[in-house]
Formats: sequence, structure tokens, C-alpha cells
Amino acid sequence: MAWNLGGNAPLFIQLSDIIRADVLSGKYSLDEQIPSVRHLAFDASVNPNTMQKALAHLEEEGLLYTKGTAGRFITSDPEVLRRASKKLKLSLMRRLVEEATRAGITKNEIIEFIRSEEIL
Amino acid sequence: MAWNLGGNAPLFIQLSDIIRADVLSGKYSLDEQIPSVRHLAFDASVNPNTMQKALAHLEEEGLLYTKGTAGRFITSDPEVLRRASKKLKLSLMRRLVEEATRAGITKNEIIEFIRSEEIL
DNA sequence: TTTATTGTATTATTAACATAGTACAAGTTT
DNA sequence: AAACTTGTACTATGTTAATAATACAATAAA
Repeated sequence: MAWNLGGNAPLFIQLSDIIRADVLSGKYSLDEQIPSVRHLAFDASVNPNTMQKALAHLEEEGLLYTKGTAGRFITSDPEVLRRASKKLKLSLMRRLVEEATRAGITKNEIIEFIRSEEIL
Repeated sequence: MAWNLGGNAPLFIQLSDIIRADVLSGKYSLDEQIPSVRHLAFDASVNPNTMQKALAHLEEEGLLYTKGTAGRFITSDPEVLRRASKKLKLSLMRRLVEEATRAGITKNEIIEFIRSEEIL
């Protein structure tokens, strides 16, 4: 997993953002078990407490659930994933257009930018 | 000025992001004086110390400079603005494509999204 | 049955962030 | 000259984040 941390937001927010994106992009199947808190924490070079906080955050959104002490799993409700995916896309796009507009970038410029190979 | 705060990043980072975008979008002229720390802080409903930190941050980037106790001004070097503007656009676009990709959104989807009136 | 792994909870410590309040020297305005 | 405004500096306080180090009950694996 590519833990591209180092942003300005709190670590546990960045972590939950990444994991959420992974879940919604189909990295896991429905009801599939995800790695343990300790494994994920080690993998991300992060304190287990911080990873725990990130995962708890995603549970509140309904994307994950805990089966006693057996482990943590992806939700079994596909509708939850679909809704979350749509919501993520929208908020991503809104944020882009807002920030770009404030920086003086038009919608057409955005499209040209993405079309060009300037981004790679 | 539209102070759209409330994000996850530290306040002084959000503030400098907004002011940087304002400067680069041509809200001020070259060598124009910007409002005082206290005015900006009051306007943004923020502590003067926090605003001071944000402005100092932009000075390090060369976008602003201080004339003794006379006030704070936009840089007089148009090249600095041009470079900063290009840098901002690139980083905005890179971040977008990266986040979108991780969320399972293709470049074409991004373009369609922006073209559509779904965003407003 | 013993061992290891699971999520979770707790305490302690350090650092960063934000606010409040005060102060001062160097300018500008009146 | 007096009053105000400028950037800047300082102390104090409270909150949130992140880490470290344990601990424990419940489940799975050996």
C-alpha cells in the first residue's frame, strides 16, 4: 500500500482518507477482512493508536465493522459503498473547482491541464 | 474576502493558502499594500497571531514583503508571481489526479464531471 | 491446552496549534 | 506635538495530535 503521508491534515485523517479511497476503489471485496490495526500501523510507519483512530473513523461512516476480536471487515452492504463512492467523487470535484477558481483557473484550463501530459 | 475555513489543515496554513490564491489571481496589483495584520485577522475572525504566522509564511515564499512599520506589500517582481502561479496550478492538478486515481476515478471521468453541471 | 492474535482501553509525555493579553519601537496622520 | 497605526515580540493557557508503553478479555491457531 502506498502511504503517501506528509500532508498538512492530522495523520489519522490522512490515514482514513487513504484507506477509504482504497476501499471504495475496490481494493477489497465485500465482507473481506482487512489487515489488523498493528499490521496496518507497522506498514504505514505509524503508531497503532493513530491507526486505530483512523479505522474507528471509518467505522462511524459505516464502511468497516468489527467482529468481536476476530478482526475488522469491509461492510457487507454494497449500497453503503456506492453512496460513499458517489459522495467522495462529488466532494473531490467540488474542492477542485473551488480551489482552482480561487487560484484563477477556469474549468477549461483544468480540462486542458488534465488532457495534456504535463501531469505525470 | 471569502474566508472559507473549517478544513483539516492548521488554520495558518489555510489562511496562507487563501491569501496566496488571492494574490496570484490578481486581486492585488504589484507593490500594492495589503490590509494590516489586525484588519485581516478581524475580517477572518481569527487571532492576529495566527494571521501574522500566515503572512510570515507568504513572505518566506517571496510573495509579500514588509516595509518597516509602514505596512506589508505585494512583491514588485512579476516573475516571482508568475513562477508561483505556475507552481500552484501544477500542484493543484497533480494532487487532484492523484487523489482521484486512488479513489478509482479516471481522467475522462474527471473531465466529464467538470463539464457536467453536477458541480454547482 | 497452550500460544498467538484480535480489538480496545489506559496512562504518560512531547509537540504543535490557537487564543488572549500585553508591550514596544518606528512610522503616519491629525 | 499628540494620537494613531504599523509589524513584531513575549508570556500564559488550553486543546488537539501523536507517540510510547502496557494491559486485558475474547477469539483463532498451534
